[in-house]
Amino acid sequence: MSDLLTVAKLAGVSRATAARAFSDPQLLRPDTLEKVLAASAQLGFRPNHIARQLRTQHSTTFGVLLPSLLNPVFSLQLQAMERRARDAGYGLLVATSDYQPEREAAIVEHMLRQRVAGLVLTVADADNSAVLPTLEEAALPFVLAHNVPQQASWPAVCVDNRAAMREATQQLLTLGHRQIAMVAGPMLQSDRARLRYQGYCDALQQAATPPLPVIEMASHTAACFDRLAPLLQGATPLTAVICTNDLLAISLMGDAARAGVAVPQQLSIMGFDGIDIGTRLAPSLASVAQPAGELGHHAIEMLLHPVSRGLRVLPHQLRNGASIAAPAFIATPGNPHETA
Amino acid sequence: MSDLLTVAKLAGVSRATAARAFSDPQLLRPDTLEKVLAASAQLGFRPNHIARQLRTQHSTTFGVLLPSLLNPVFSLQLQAMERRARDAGYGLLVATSDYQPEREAAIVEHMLRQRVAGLVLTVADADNSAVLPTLEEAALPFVLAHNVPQQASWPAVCVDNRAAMREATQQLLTLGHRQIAMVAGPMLQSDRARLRYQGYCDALQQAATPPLPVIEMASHTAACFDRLAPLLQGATPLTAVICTNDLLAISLMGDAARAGVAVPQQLSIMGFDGIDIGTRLAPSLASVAQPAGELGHHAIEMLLHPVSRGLRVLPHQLRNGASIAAPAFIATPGNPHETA
DNA sequence: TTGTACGCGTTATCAT
DNA sequence: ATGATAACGCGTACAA
Repeated sequence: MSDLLTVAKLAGVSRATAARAFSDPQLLRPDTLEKVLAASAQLGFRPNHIARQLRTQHSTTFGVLLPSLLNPVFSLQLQAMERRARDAGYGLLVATSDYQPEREAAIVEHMLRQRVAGLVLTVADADNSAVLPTLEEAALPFVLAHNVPQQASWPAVCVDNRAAMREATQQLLTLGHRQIAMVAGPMLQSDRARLRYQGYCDALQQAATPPLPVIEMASHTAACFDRLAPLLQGATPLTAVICTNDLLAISLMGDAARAGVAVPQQLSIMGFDGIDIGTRLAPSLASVAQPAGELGHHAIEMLLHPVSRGLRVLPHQLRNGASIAAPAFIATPGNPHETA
Repeated sequence: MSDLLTVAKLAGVSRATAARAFSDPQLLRPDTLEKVLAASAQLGFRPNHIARQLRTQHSTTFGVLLPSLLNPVFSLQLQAMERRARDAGYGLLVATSDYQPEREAAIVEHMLRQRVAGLVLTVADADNSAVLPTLEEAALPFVLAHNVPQQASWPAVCVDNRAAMREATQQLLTLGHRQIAMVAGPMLQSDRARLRYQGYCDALQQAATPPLPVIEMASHTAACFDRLAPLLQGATPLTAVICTNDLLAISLMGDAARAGVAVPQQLSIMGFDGIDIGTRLAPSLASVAQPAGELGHHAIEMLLHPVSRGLRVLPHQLRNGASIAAPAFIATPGNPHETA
């Protein structure tokens, strides 16, 4: 690919003049500008952003480190980030870590060597992550997404996971449920998982109901109903579960139907994230909606405007759905919802 | 951030030696290598990939241009591409076009200026795309994903959309359906939409059944049941629909249930893509599964190994599901599947 | 094995 | 308004 010097020669000007045609066109006389543009068009010249970045010491690429793209929450967020970044003239270098710290470290190292202008990242555990101090040492501007740093005060954009899960659990309690379990994917050591379980416990303790241990699934994207089935039997059967993401909840709804367990009559199922598809199902999925697009938008915004960095907590929203109802077989005074 | 010269000084070697410690370590004596590494660690030095790229004229970043990330087919493909690329030491610059040619052009221009080493892209219509000749002129290696160029012979990896849709339609015909409609998102002018409709027509004509016009929805991610409801009435009601992607199908399943239309008894619904979540639903979604991960893997592979470029057609797979069954109210000789 | 010196394509400074 | 030139950080022929 041709360079500025070649363009300059063809246009009969100096390289500096040719350069100005792209970096500061209004500095040139209209006719010389046109000469340069004609020459560059003829040669198929395109400014080399790599050379520009080396010279100006300023990149127009942001890095993005996400755990996965299989959860629509992340892909929606990514799409929003890409739009916002592109509108500001930035591109996005994207990588996924699958929550593995080694991968997180390798990716961050790659981003640093690429000299990205900033990094939006979601790590397993913000308070025990090796990469955040690394980023700070390297003076690379970054914004945590979803993570909620408790100890350190890293810039972050998130929802109040604890309150969100508390409210969701309260909603189930209000419906009359007392045997409510929380279903989670792997990575219980993640900061969000901890906060959500705390929120779950908050609500139950407030209702003087003992919390149950987390039911941990092997996958983030699909639950295993066999883990749940035994708990639906016995003297105190589970009447409601709340999942830490919607994919788990949706797969449970399907499995329950296949197992002959009626949702919501026999088992109420609630999700977390509020992905779009949940609203399309029958029964529709009750969930805690996170503003994933907004979250992405804000993350990029915080990189673009350094002054705006800090902790930004976005509002979540309880989304009702037909996947939850009052428990059957249990007469709630004034609310007789028994089905059998 | 410090540079090689600083490292060299601290290590007591020349800048070239320091450089070799990173570009070609085995050229150095073990003790000098160690000296350099110690110095660079002390300074927090990281090789500048931008400078390296300018010098070597070789990038380790691939560009990726996708229509959207809201369809799991694309996000799964992207995740697979990222893994494969990273294993080879490459990063991914990701952008989405929403099928808009202007956005496609702007993104390609951006990628060219960034001097990416190659580009994986999905365009609206490969045979009428302005960007592909641009890429060829610029001599940027690229691979089309999903697109099926008919006229030109661009490198591409895809499934046989026409055959896939023909087989899916045939399956519905075999079940006894005669009133089968195809439901599509916007962008009917896309190459894949055309091919899939052709496949649909192929199957119907082979069965001496007149094809119906495409039912076009306003969104790629959710169908509008109101467009369908009228066609379920009358003398020749629709008994089956096949959607051009699973999200449309899933939303139709939910809407049908809410409208009191039994799936599959009154209406069989089939999808296309084979996204994972379809298998979790009740009823499970019958679909034509595309190997999205494999497709992404191959696309990167084709960029990494120029000799392997060309047209690569991946196998699709008919996935059965509980969302389709023999039509009710219609006696198929030897197959009396009536429910009423 | 290590050092010297040039150039990758651009922008910024200074001069004209 | 335009031109000459240095510098961004690095890889690599070539020399030692």
